[in-house]
Amino acid sequence: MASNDLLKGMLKPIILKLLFEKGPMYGYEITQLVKEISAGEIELTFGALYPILHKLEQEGIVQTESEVINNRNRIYYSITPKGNSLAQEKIAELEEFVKTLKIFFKPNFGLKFSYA
Amino acid sequence: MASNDLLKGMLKPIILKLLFEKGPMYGYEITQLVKEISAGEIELTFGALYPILHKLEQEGIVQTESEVINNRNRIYYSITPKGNSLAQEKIAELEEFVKTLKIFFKPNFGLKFSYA
DNA sequence: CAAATATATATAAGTATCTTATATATAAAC
DNA sequence: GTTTATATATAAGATACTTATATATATTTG
Repeated sequence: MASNDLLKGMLKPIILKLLFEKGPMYGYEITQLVKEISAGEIELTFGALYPILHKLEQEGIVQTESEVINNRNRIYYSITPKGNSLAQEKIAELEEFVKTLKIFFKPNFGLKFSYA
Repeated sequence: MASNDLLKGMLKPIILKLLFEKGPMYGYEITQLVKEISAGEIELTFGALYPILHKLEQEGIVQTESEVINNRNRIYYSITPKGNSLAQEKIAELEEFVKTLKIFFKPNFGLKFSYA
């Protein structure tokens, strides 16, 4: 599994990306999908997930809709119209950042001249 | 510039990667090279850099060699034989993590079936 | 049928990492 | 002569996670 430290700051944009692409999801579903997509590399714990979702809701970036399924409560989260542009921004930032990280693994760091 | 939150946990493996590829470097040099490689996207501040270097030294992963150049002190850091395998491990972890992150930007998250 | 596992949300205490601010000092550029 | 670049250092503060704990139902396994 990925070193936990590497996850810091990634979880929020990852969650926003999932909600953005797939529409309404509930918390447990999000953890499972992250695990599946990352082939077990990323484990999104509940202790991390719910505080993030609650904060996003407080900020008006996501909204909730409760539903009782099989006697269990589910809380679906979806991106609000207001939160849409901010979500896209965060997602773009993450994508850009991943591109930047990749440069560090290119020969000579993608630089034209050697500084060795 | 990249959102600061995204950097958390990345700085240590990035520093190790630079030392591993380029050999001995001094702190200021590291900050400049990170800025150049990332085209200004990643700014490694001194407040982050030096505590990381000092901790790596304490752990025996890097070693130092002082040199006075132009009346200014330079402290060169390099990976110790003992720290070599651990450095490679951390670097491989980061590279693997970047690959995992990329999956989140593939169509349907690289999954064969749609769960929408 | 009992126990374990899966489903589902929630919060609080603790850790670690980084940001920001501050300090010191020399050299070069304008 | 003032600003910018070079060079290292540390302390206070913010924050994002991890770990632990709590609650409750449904399903599977033995």
